[in-house]
Amino acid sequence: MDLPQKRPTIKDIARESGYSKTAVSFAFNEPSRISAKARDIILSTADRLGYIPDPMARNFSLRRHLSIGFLLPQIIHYSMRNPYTLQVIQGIGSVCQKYGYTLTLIPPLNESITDAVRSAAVDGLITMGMQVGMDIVDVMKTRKLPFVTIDGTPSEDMPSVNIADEEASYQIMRLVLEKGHRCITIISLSEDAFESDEFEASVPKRRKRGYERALKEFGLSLYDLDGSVTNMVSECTLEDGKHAGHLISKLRNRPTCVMAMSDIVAIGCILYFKENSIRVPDDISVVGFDNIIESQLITPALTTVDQPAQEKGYLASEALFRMINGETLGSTHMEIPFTIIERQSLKEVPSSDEY
Amino acid sequence: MDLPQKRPTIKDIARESGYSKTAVSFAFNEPSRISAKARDIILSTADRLGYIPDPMARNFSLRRHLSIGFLLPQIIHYSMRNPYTLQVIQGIGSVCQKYGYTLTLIPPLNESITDAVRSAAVDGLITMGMQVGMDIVDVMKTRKLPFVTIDGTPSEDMPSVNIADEEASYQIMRLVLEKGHRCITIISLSEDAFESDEFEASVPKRRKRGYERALKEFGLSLYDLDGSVTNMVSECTLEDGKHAGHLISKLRNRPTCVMAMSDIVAIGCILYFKENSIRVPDDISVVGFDNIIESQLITPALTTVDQPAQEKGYLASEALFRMINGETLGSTHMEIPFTIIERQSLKEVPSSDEY
DNA sequence: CTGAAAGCGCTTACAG
DNA sequence: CTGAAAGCGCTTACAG
Repeated sequence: MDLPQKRPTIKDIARESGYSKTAVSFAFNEPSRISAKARDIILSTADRLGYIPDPMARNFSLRRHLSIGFLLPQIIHYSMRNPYTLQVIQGIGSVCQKYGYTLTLIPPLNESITDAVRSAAVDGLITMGMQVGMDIVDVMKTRKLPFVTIDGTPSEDMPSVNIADEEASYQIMRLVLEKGHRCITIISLSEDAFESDEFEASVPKRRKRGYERALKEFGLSLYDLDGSVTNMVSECTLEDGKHAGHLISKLRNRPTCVMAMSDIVAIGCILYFKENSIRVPDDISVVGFDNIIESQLITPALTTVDQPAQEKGYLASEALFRMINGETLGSTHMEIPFTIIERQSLKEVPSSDEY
Repeated sequence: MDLPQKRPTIKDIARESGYSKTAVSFAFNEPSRISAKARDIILSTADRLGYIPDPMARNFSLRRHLSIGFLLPQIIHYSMRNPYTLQVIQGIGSVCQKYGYTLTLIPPLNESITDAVRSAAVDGLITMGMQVGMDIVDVMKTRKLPFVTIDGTPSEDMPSVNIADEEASYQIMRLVLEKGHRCITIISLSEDAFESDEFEASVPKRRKRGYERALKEFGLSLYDLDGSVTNMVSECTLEDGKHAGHLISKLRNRPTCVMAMSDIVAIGCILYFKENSIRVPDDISVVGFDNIIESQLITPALTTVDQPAQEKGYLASEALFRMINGETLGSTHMEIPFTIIERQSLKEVPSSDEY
């Protein structure tokens, strides 16, 4: 009956049904434009031959992809283990579903993010940590591909979604200092694939400014040489958090508080400390950033900054869809509120001021 | 200089550079086939006009998408909150990255999974919980779209990746019974979008058979009327787990052990119990299934079945890529080992046999 | 090394 | 209501 060859095309259905390609196309997309009889014959012919219109050809003809892309900030393996990123994706995904779009996760292509963007088959992109002046920005502009960046540099020609990172960091650092801590280790986010030293407004840098401001009010500095404030960097994974915990436990001048820029890292630290009989918060306090769900699961529950990751994804993709539909954005820079969440992992200590 | 109109096409570069479209195409894809001079002129013209070859047109011409799809088993919002699913996606994603493919997350299209599959712009699909005889299977076959299913029905013409669900369930249930528990509440997975009563080999059903076998050995049954074994169903979310915990706490004949088919649900229960001063495992034991990372974070740590979710995604997508490349699969049905993980959430109780 | 032309499988303005 | 034909932007077998 039907040869197991290749998929039938619109041409086959036209020939077999006795109608034109135009009619076949209408039967599937605008049935009202042809007679009921034509529709029936065409549809049953299609059914008989196993014809399903080729989505690629259709999209190509219609000049659209019906998909938006999410540029993974790290290799896919890391990105998918980062609950914060996952929450962002969740927000984006909900919006995609609402508009009948798919969500394409785009990993760097043979190490190259730029190449990945050049060949991304999507109608728009959500990126994380995008800075003005990066190569990818040029590629997106050249391709006239609409995009929105989350946790990137607010800039006129680059729609972005952020919290007030500097202020949030200032507040959490103040909280720690008010609890009496004077010996603190900061675990910074590694500047990810998108970032480099030349960009002044990256999230880690903005946060450091917030820390610095709070520290200064207490007569301390990020760059103290007496070792009361130490700096570390870590990947955004549980494993790296544990590793950081290990390094901290070996510090000659062990801090009374660890301040991580990411909850998952903070949790890794707590896990390491617990496994090595360092009591949290009695021996050492730990605070995080993000307020991922796991922050409530861990004992002691984590003191952290709540930033609505899902909401970020939500806002960013709603804005992106507006751009895709040719609408103009009300405000190109969207800022979402954050909240300081006090739980049990941060403890008051006798301030060294009191000695 | 360059009008802010629309994107230049290969035709524009050909005209502007004085070469043919063929030459332009070669300049980008097979530079060795044209002279160095031609290449330079063409590439610099492209650069000047801001030309980046249209990925859609290229893919269309090459009859490929360079993307594989993951059919979300639940609405995107739920799927992305299910750590087990996320681990599967992670495994798939790593393989995609390795082959230079993107990963398209496909939510049901206006409620219809079938429509979503009809129009999915991908070279192959990974599905979860696919059963023989489902509509989607027909669509995929009609489209001649290669696919692999995870946690579906092992079947000749449907490559699948599974653990031995029945045996795993048998073992974990036996463990619970050996610890003396005789009053047990089972929280089953809801049969998701893909499944329905007509399919006998779904994962929840296979697991129930395992439970039943173990129970029978202890003179009990899934369908006991004396209420010693009760059944519940829940969505695979933390919230639903909490809700289940609530319902269980209200049971007139409160069980000594809760057996959830998913860790996230088990953790939800534990959270609810803790919040309501029901001690785990002293007042009630809880066991899960999956061994997600969170199972180690929660206190008490969860006794559960370890199934390598990432490995499932990994195997499934490696098989899919083989199919996409026209290779034949060694074995169409892949089974991965599981492990019973004993932690603190399951406690020994005096068996009612001893009364 | 180079280019004219056919082809990928649809959509749709246009004419009948 | 119906269909011939142009067009979407590439690739590539073929001839020169």
